[in-house]
Amino acid sequence: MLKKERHDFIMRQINLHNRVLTSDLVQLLNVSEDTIRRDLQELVDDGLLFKVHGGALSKSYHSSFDDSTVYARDSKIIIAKKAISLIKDGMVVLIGGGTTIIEFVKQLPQNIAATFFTISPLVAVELAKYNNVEVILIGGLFSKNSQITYGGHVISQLAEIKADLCLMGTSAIHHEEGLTDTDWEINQLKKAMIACSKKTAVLCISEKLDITLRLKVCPIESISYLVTELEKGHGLLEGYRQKRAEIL
Amino acid sequence: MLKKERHDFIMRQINLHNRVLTSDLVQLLNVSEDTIRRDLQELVDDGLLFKVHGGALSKSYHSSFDDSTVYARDSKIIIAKKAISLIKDGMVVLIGGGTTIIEFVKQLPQNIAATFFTISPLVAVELAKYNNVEVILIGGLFSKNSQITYGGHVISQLAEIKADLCLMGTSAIHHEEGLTDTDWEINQLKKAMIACSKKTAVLCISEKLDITLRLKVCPIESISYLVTELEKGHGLLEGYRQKRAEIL
DNA sequence: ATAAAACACGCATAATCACGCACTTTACTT
DNA sequence: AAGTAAAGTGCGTGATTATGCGTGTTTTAT
Repeated sequence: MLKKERHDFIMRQINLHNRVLTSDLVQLLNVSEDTIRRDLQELVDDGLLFKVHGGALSKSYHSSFDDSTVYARDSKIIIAKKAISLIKDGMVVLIGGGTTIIEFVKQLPQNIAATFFTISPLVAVELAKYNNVEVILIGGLFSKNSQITYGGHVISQLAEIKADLCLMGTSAIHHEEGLTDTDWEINQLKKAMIACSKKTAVLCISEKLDITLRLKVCPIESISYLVTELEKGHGLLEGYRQKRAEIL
Repeated sequence: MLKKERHDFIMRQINLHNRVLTSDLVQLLNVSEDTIRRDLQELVDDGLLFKVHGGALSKSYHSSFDDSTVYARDSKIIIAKKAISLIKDGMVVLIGGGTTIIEFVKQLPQNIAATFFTISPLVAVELAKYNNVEVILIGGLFSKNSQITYGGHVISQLAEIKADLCLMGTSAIHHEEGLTDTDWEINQLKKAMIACSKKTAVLCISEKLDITLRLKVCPIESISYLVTELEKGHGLLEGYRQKRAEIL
């Protein structure tokens, strides 16, 4: 069989099943592994597919998300790195949505081993890239604005969960008023999330500190960890340092 | 034998088999390799075929190969446009995952008004862009491979739904064997999806026609609509036309 | 931590190719 | 009819390409 014919065959398989295994191709085409690897490499060079350990994936299936346009991305990465230390192997983690959280998920070490419950499809997709992670997506009505599931169905499912840790972003946090928000549904949701977790960590960039919005989610005492991009001793954190929450 | 005769012979072989090997032609025509190479080169110069190491391929074969990703996308867009007619305002639609389905969702008219249940986070995110659409994401274990939710929890939730229409892609469809798949969980899932919908539409590119995989999802009789990029009267659809399914 | 699988790299080999040259055939001129 | 230019063909030689194997490394799974 000619090389081009093999390439064609491989691309057909890719378009059909979105992925191919090197070992399968070796059998189907009756050539050595090296030849298949070389074929795959050439197709990669032509930009026709995406190579991974064990085979190759369709290009269209895996090129969907844009990294660059996230606001205050650097700060969020700093926050993410700090927050990683909160996750221990085997933990059951309940995790929210929002850009800060997504950045956190992207920064997780590749070998992380834990169970994640999430209400955010985007977080679920990111988490799925980790082999030792089990992802449970909590279903329900899907919010167009915040890209998370919400509503009674979500809350009743949350009630059945007992998580070791809850990670969430926030619109506002204040050292006296605690966590607040503007949206009634999200408010309810966050309450439920906090209620079903032993500990709660809030990840937020410093510009959301000392802001109060209309609806109260919980007092500052309900928060176990506060993670910002600031140094532990930064002045802005003074008011929070006196509370129970640990500051990272 | 004259040069012209050899050229004709070569072109006949090309049209017959889509390919020729230099070595075969040497034997068949009883001339030296050089002569064959020169012949092939002249045919290439005339734009009649495409030369590769070891022989030559038909021009059409090559063109259907090099832009295969674009080709597949075009097909999927054609499929999407056809399938849109199945959605009526106010319908409750159950929709699966996969690239064909995602392309379908992207093609929906902006003013579409319906309720969508889905097991695919990516589909949910796309659907959320339509103002008059209500999206319910069915939660459960999240599959790393297929980027959909699956497992018992999903299936039990599906059992509570009664949808007007179910839209799904497929890995394989055969006019005798019906819908088949390779993955046990996805198999179960699809069965459940079909069971809870009044009608089922299968969206698939023609390359997936007449393929049978290991696990049976349902007989062809369970499918209400078959949507491919082919014309209604295309020969490949003959076997399906005799079944109950309506072909779009 | 460990073993198995998948991988990358260099090398050897065989097939395929390109090019120059010589020889033959063809076709055209005188 | 003979001469001649042009085209066609085959062969030798060295270059290029394709492939498989061995070895050691990386990745993955347990």
